[in-house]
Amino acid sequence: MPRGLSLVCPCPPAGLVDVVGKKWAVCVVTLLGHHGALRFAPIQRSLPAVSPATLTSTLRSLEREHLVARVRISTDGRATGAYALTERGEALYRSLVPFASWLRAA
Amino acid sequence: MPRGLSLVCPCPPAGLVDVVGKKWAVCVVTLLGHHGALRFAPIQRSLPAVSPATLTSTLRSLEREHLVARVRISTDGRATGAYALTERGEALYRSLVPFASWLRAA
DNA sequence: CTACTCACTTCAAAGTCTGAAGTGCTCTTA
DNA sequence: TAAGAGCACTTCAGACTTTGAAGTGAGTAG
Repeated sequence: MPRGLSLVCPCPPAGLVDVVGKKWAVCVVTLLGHHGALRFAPIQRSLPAVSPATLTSTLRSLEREHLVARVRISTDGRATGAYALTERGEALYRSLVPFASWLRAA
Repeated sequence: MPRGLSLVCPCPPAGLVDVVGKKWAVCVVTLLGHHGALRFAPIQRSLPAVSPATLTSTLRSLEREHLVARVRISTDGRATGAYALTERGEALYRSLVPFASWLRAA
């Protein structure tokens, strides 16, 4: 390779590195992709090593990037809704499926 | 959904969360997958936002998990080698290809 | 010889994550 | 209807990670 030359950066745009770079973001998207809309508590139970503070912050980042949105679950009269993937989030989830299988298999 | 029940955890085993959870690990693996073996400096130039300290720490984690290894480049008599994906690292890279395209397209 | 690149290391400051605790609210069950 | 459980967080201190700038010693090109 010629010296001093820079390669193409394979990194996502600034806004996304900070979301996808979050330790649990990929897990949350995978979880919602598998199970559909979920409330806070079930997400928390499925990711035993995440603290509620971190989970809140992860969910807010994902909302800011329009990857997840809050939805109301019809079978439930609660004030706050559940979290579901948006269209954009679904696309991300589909791209993550092979990665998620590798992780589980590894 | 029944209350109080926990879902399957979609998370990788403990050792891997801490590697893949590193902010730049996925970028480094993608970069090495695209370009083959690379030295420290070109990797650093391709990931402009990473500091050398963080890059060193990321590479060490990836080595510890046997995802990258140091190799000697024949065209170069330097003491330290370049970094290349292992077999395991290649498998990870293949699983990351759709994710990487989504990130670039997003 | 001199200047440059390489592959790091060091340091302080900023940011992120953990783990435990606590808050106010909404259900369910007796 | 009152007690208790679960929900969706928030707060806090301490630990860990990343940044950004600077510096180091060894190798290489002119």
